[in-house]
Amino acid sequence: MLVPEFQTSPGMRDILPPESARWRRFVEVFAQVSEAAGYGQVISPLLEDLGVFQRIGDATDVVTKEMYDFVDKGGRHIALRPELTASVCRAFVQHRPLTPWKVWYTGSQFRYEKPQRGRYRQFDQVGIEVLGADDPYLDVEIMALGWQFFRALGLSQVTLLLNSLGEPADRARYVHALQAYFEANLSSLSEASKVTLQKNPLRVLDSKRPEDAPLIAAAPRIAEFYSPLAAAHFEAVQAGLTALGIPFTIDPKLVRGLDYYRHTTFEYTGGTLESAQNALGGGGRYDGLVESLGGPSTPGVGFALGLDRTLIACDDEGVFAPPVTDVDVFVVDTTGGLQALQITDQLRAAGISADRAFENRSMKSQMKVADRSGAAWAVIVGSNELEAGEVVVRPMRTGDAHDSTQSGQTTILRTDLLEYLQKAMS
RNA sequence: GUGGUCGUAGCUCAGCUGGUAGAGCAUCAGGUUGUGAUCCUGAGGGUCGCGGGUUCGAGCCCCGUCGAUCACCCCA
Repeated sequence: MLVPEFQTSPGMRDILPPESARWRRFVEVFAQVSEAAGYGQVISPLLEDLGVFQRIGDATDVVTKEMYDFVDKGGRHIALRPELTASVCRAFVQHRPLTPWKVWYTGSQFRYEKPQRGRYRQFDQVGIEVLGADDPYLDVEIMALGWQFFRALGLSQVTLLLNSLGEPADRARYVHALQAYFEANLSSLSEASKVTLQKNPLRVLDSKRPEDAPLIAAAPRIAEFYSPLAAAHFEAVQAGLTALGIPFTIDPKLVRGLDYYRHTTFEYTGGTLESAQNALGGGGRYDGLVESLGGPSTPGVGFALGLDRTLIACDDEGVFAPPVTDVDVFVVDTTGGLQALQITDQLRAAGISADRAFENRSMKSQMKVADRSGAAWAVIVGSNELEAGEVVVRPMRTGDAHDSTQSGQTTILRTDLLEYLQKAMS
C-alpha cells in the first residue's frame, strides 16, 4: 500500500460524505428542537484563556491532564476548549445578557486522551444551557428537550439516569462521609481507587473494577445528606418528569465528571450494548460556575450530547441514516461537454439540482453514472440533438427502470427544457 | 497513562507447519452501428502499516515503532 506522508493526528478524523451530511442533519434537528423552545445559538471561540477552564475544577482529568494548552505569540496562556459549558458561562459574564439566558450550541472540543471508539481527541457535541433561573422545572425542561431530540432522531432505547448532588454544603458533607467510609475500608479498595480517593472521593463511586463493587454498593448514599431545600428540588424534578411521562432511573452513584455540578445531575445512556462509551451525554445544574468566573451569583443548568456516541446509538438501533442527497437531473452530453456545462448551469439557477459527467466519456459510461447519481431524469445531448437544437429527456426511475430501450423518453426542443422539467417535477 | 487484540489491493477478507501474494465487491474498458440492471470478457490497482532482526529465503517467527480497537482510567 502506498503510505501517505500525512495522516490525521491520533484521535482526529475526517468526516466524509455521506456521513458529513448526517452530521449536518443531526445539528439541524437539534437546532429545531432547541429553537422551538426559545433557545438561541451561541457561537464561541475554540480558544479561551486557560483560566476559564481551570475554574471547572482541579479534581478532573479534563482540566489537569487532558487540555491542549499553549502560550501564544502575545504571551497569553490559552487552551483549546475541552468543553463548552465554561465558555458559555464566560460569554455570559462578558456580555451580561438578560436572564434567563437560554442558549444552544454545537462545536468541536479537544481533550488529550487515549482514543477509542466513541472517544476522540477532537469530538463534537451539541448542547443547551440556561443561566439565571433555578426553577426545578427548568431542569425538567432541559431533560425533556434532550428526550425530544432523541425521539426526533428515532432513538427509542435511551435511558435517563438521574441523581441529585444536593447543595454545595450537602455535597461537602457527603464527600466527607464518603471519604471516611472508604478510608475505614481502605484494605478492600483497589489500588487505583485509593488514588482516586485522594483526588475526588465521589469518583470512587464510578469505579468499574469488580473488586470495588461490594464496597461501593454498601457506601453511604447521597440522599441521606440532602438539606430540606435540596430534597424539595429533587422531588420537584422527579414530579415534573413524571408529569411529562418521561421515564427515569435514579442512580445514586451518578456523579458527573466535572465537579461544578450541584443539585440535579443526569445522563442519557444508549440502550444497546453496555460499552464503556455508552454515555450519550449528560448534564446538570451548576449554580456556582458563573460566580467562579467572576460574574454575579447565577444559577445554571444544561447538558451536552456527543455526536459520535449518539450516532453510534443510531446505528445500533438502525435509525437516522445518512440523508439521501440525490440530484434531480443528470445531464449526459457526448458532444464534448459544453452543452452539459450550459444545461446544468441553467437548471441549477432555476433551483433544479443537476449533475453531469466530465472527460467526455462514452454514452454508456455516462448513463451508468447517471444511474448511480440517483437522478430522476436524464437529459441527453448527442450530436443529432445538438444539430437539431433538441434534447432527450429520459425518466430514470419509472417502471422498468433499467430497460435499455428508448421507450418512455421524449425528444423536445432545447428551449423548452426548463419548462418541461419544471412541469414534470411538480 | 496501563494492559490485551489486531494492521494484506479503494472496501470486506483468504493466505496450511516461513519459499518473493489471491478472492469477492468496487473502479475502468469492451460485448458491432448513440442509452442505466443482470450476464459474459478483459484491464488497472498491493514493495503484505513502518523500521530493524533471525533465516539460503518472511505476509507468516522475534524486537521496536505508528495506528486502530477492547478493558481500566477518564468522560461525551
